[in-house]
Amino acid sequence: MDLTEHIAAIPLFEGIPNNHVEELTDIVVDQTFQRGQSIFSEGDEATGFYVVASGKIKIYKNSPEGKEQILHIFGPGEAFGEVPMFAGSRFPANADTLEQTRLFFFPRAGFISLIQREPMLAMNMLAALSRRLRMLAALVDNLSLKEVPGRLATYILHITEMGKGADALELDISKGQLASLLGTIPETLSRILAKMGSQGIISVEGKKIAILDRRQLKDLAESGKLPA
Amino acid sequence: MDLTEHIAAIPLFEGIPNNHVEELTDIVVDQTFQRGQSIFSEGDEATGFYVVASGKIKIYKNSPEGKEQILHIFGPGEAFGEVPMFAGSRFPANADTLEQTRLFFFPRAGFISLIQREPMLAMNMLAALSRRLRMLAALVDNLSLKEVPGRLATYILHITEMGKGADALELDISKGQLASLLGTIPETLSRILAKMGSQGIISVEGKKIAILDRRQLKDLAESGKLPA
DNA sequence: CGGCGTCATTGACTTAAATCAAGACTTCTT
DNA sequence: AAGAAGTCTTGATTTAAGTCAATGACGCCG
Repeated sequence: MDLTEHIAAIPLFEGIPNNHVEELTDIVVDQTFQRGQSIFSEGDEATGFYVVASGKIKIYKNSPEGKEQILHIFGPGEAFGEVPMFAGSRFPANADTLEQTRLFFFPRAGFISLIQREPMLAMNMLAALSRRLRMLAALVDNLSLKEVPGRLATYILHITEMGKGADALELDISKGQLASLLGTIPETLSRILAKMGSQGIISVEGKKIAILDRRQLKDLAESGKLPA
Repeated sequence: MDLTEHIAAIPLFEGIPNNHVEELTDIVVDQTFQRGQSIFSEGDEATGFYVVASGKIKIYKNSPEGKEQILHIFGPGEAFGEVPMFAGSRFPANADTLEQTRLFFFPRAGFISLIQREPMLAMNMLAALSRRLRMLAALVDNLSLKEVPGRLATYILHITEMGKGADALELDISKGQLASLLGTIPETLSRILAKMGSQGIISVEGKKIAILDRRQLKDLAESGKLPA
């Protein structure tokens, strides 16, 4: 696939006329990163934003003591780092690759100029930011109002509901990263996976999780509590 | 002040030419609510979005057990409820008034039509959503990576830094609401205010809080921990 | 194929904060 | 001004989850 095609296929640019897609192609910078590299850090001055071409990146915050909270994990076709294009000028969080990752970088000036001439692009960007707000609101809800078992149940249901309601899933991130996404630590996650296993709600084998009792899982996700 | 003037003065509509402001005036619905009323609930179908003309509203989530987490409090000039205009169609959280409140409601169709013809409006909306994302990211950071004293310190500093670095502030919400904003409960907040008082960091008298030791407060906000 | 490094699990312990319960203080209302 | 309703504080107790520490499993590279 050539570059223009690849860019035209990005959801954020859906419905954009060809001449404008070509403008994007003219300004894009194509970059590849190894696993575990930093793309940007909280507080860095932003000069543009990114779209994942392939691979996976995490957006996260760190506490001084070293605990990490992942805000979001982005995969192919998803944009990140747009916030400082529209408000403030610095990134509000860190971004690291989780595996070898190819990124499209769009410099600010060219992009802002285009978004003002192309209403469809503005609408797509508004939709993207709105979805992001929904996700963050859900994360706050999980962190503040649910206990870890409830967060895990919510996560499992969310993943499997995307995948056509299947009863099995394979984690595409490490359990340590999952812990960080759920706002906890690996030890706690490990214990809870074990407990939910012994209660017959799920079965866990390495990165494979199978749902044995969807009803209980739903109860957990809603109530936020693991019954004794 | 007449309605058109009032609407033209809303930050979201800054820089919009007069004829377009008049379009907004034509579609706006002016509503007044008593204290404690619900504006919308999570899951409701959205038919438009709101701007606070006067008063104050809270956006919040509820757990089944009745605990509440406030995501945001909006005052005069601020917009809310825009997310379902651009992604999904239902509100992701609840909105209630905190006092008698006058709202401008903008129906979806008319607004979407205008935003596509007025790039300045699109840019302003992108900026508003981006700021919102920043706030929510900060909230996640607080909830997940800081203990309650650290969140409180962050809040106090944030409030006073807006107000020209003054060393005293008067809470404009109840302590119960503040607890909900900080992701805790009134009992815990009360204890922590008392402790910070006895440690000489702040002094508390009803709704008035004075900062006695800004350095310690900053340490707390950064470390997230209250030293024994 | 054997050893090294990352990642995951399990156990004993500590701790921040929630819960339950009672009382005190404010503030509106009539 | 008295009463009622809502709000705040304080105390005793419980609990979820974090910390510290050690061991176990796995995948990778030479």
